[in-house]
Amino acid sequence: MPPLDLPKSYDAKSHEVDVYQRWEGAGCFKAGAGHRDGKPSYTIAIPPPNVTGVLHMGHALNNTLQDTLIRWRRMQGRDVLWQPGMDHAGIATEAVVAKQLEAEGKRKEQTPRDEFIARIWAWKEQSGGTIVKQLRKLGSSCDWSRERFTMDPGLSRAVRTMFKKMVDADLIYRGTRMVNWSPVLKTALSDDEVDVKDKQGHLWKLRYDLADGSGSIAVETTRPETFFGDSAVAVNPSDERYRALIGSMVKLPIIGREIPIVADEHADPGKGTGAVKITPAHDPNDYEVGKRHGLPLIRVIGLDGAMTALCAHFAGMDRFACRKALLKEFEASGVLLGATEITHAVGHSERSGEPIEPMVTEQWFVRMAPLAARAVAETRADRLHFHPERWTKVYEHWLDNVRDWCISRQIWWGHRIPAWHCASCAKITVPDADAPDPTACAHCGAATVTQDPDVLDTWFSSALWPYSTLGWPDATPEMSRYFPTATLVTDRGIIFFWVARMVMTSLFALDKRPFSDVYIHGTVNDERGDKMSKSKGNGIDPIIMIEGGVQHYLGKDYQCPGYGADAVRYTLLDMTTEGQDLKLSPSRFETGRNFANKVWNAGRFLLMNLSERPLANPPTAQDLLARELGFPERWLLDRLQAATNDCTRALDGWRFNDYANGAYRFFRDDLCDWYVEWAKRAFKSGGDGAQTAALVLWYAFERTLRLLHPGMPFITEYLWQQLQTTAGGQPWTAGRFLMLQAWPEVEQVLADASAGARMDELQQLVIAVRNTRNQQGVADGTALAVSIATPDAAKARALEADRDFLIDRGNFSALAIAVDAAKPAAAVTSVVGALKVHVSLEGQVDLAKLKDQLTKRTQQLEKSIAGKQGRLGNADYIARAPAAQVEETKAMLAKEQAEVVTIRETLAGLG
RNA sequence: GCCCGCUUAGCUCAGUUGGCUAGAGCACUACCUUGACAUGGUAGGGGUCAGAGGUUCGAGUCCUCUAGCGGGUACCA
Repeated sequence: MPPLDLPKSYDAKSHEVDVYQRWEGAGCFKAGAGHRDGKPSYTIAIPPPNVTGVLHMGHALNNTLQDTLIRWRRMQGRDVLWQPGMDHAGIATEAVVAKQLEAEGKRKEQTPRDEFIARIWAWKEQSGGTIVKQLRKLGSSCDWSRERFTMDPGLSRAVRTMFKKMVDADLIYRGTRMVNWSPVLKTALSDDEVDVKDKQGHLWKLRYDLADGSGSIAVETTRPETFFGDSAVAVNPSDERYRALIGSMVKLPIIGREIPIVADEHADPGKGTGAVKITPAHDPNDYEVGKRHGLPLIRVIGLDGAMTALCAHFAGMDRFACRKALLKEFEASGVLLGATEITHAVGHSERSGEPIEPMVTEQWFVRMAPLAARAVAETRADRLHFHPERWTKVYEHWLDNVRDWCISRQIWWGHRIPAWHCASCAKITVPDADAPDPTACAHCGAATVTQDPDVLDTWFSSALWPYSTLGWPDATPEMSRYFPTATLVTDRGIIFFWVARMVMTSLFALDKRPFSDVYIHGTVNDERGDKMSKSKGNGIDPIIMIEGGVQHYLGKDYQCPGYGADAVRYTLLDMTTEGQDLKLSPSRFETGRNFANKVWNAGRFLLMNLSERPLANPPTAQDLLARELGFPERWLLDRLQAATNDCTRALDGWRFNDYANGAYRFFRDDLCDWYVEWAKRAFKSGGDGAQTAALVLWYAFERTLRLLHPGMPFITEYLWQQLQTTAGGQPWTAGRFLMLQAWPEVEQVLADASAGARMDELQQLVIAVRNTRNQQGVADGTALAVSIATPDAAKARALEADRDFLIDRGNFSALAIAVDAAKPAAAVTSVVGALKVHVSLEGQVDLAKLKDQLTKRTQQLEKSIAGKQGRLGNADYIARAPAAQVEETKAMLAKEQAEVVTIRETLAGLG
């Protein structure tokens, strides 16, 4: 054995950085790298991570899937672009810098807007975008030269263009509406940024006295503090209890303001007391009631969540503190008639966590109905596909029910709304996207215009991502080459936020869908099934899994040795089944690490052996066929074709686990366990057989590396480069990379349909003898004499052809094959189909174990035989089942019956 | 309330259009440090496919209902 500088175990850390740099340095990630003539383009626009973000396991999964698709398509010769970039994450990023200011004892409100924005840019340049570096560690083959940021000048221009286009199409309007207000963030939010949670609360029953002193009416509310803003009490017009009261006035407690009792269908006689207080300024339903009855909007809670001056001595108090204090007072004064505990749904700000305050404010909106109609039409017309398909319904349901989208945010970091308000005529000027900022009103000409202070929702710019990154609104070469994109890979959480909005804007502005397929993967959970999150301490850091370190997980410290990116990727692929959620634990990544090590060692074996007998050139299918291939070689090459087909079909069908498994099973079960072991014999004997084995092994292993590459790019690239030294080449030759080699196609000339069944029988014979050896307590290394009794001479002759294979793989000291092969004196007989396998043993034979096994097998077979006999005895089965099916059952039955007969004979012989 | 998903070996999960004796990994048992690999090998043990009905020649797979778990969505009277 020549010295070899490959260590016994694969150490990912010593290769991954180097391999990545070589790829990037050689331009392998660039759009169009490896493109072969005539092949169409394949584009994925990355879901842009937040500039504030760090890589978590969900990103690792998301990007592993994208990279697997991208590398696979690139190897297929497609003109591939994986477009990377980040979004500016308006609220999150602003919060980061606001916190920094606080640490310095300053407040955002006291900082000039320009200065604040400058600070955010400085922060972004210095510490933003960590995640992009981390994506490289994962192996992501994005075209980094095309990295984009939503606040780039080009993308900002796209935003401005879209805004103007939508204003002109009457799809964007400004209006005073009830919106979701976050008192903590002090901005409006869209409906999608509200997290509705079930909360324990109380239904407080309040007594409102009639103004004329003739009695009172009871109302129930979960939010007594809003009573200051009540403008009416509503009752259902059909409600007999209150019919007489409609039109009379009640006098609010404490403040004494008088409000009418109105009739409105909104009041449900079955709910509460049937009479409901109406606070149009602080409740969406009440807002609608208020509009119907012309009730005044009385704002009693301010933008900061504190009670306004209209709230008597509660003015200035926080809304929740006010509730507490108010109830005390109500109780004392007899206004509070009772309380029931209830569970009710309360909207919370997704980002800051506090309960949303419905607030009537002036905001910008996108009119969704016309956009949504077109977006729905795409799936209905089968032009846009979700995988798994069930997400189509979720997408369509949202679009069918969507309300107008509030796009203005009262923050500073983002795209400032390109609209100017005129102080003279109060009209709004929205300039053309490429025009300079207006200095005069487009309506009255006055020079009294000021830009709207608000910025756009971050998702407004994200909605343009698939084309703004390619240069839209300009007709760039990239637009014509890579748009529409092909696939979007994301999770279910942003189907509404992002996927639907991209479809809407793209159809509106470009009359094209932005992508044809949307793959929705599962959510990454911890091993208990809970979603991973920082606050729960159950997150697993992909970078720690790749590079090693201490992982704090579920209250324990897990010492991770560093499994490498390939291991992390492979494990995630292996677990990705049809969009089901993943349950992960740190040790789960051993799956991938172990497999990577196995690949490494197979490569090591090949390199050791082939360095002794190098090939002149990488062998082709024709080179292999030119030689006299033995049966195991033909079988292996046939299996390779099947594996190639399986892997391709799996990726084609978005079945990532089938891809990972298909490659794994061929590699381990067929290539390593059977062929490599067989080839060792050939290598030992040398000569022509060794040369054939070398060719076959080189070919099969090299194809396997190609198949594995999209999932495990680093180790496969490294081994592939090393492999070149054994076929007349050098590693890292300019421009030669595995990642740009062709994805294997099925080579029909190497397929051999008969090989499978033949090998199957041989393997069973070998396993039967190994089993006997194990069962009888004979060491694996002990060669045993075997004789096989066949039912007829033809079978005996057929088996003779595989004598060498059987002897070698079964470790036989001798092999006799004959129709009447007799059982030697001290021997154990097992049964393979209609074959009896006599294994000679020295000394005691454990008959009990043998009998147990044979009896168990008989029972198994009898059950199966009875089932088949029942089926074949059924006239309906014969008449209705497909003929081929019936034939197969008959053949199977005959086989099983033959085996039972043979086992019975054997058992009888044991006495 | 409505919608969706899940329930298969001790654990985590596969099981394409209904059709061989229901599979894999981990864990477990026994044996093996043999010249690619103990991050390994060999051979095993382990499942009335959540429950009940139905369709069918045939159901883990299709339909209905029930139970449990998870997700989404609606509702702050």
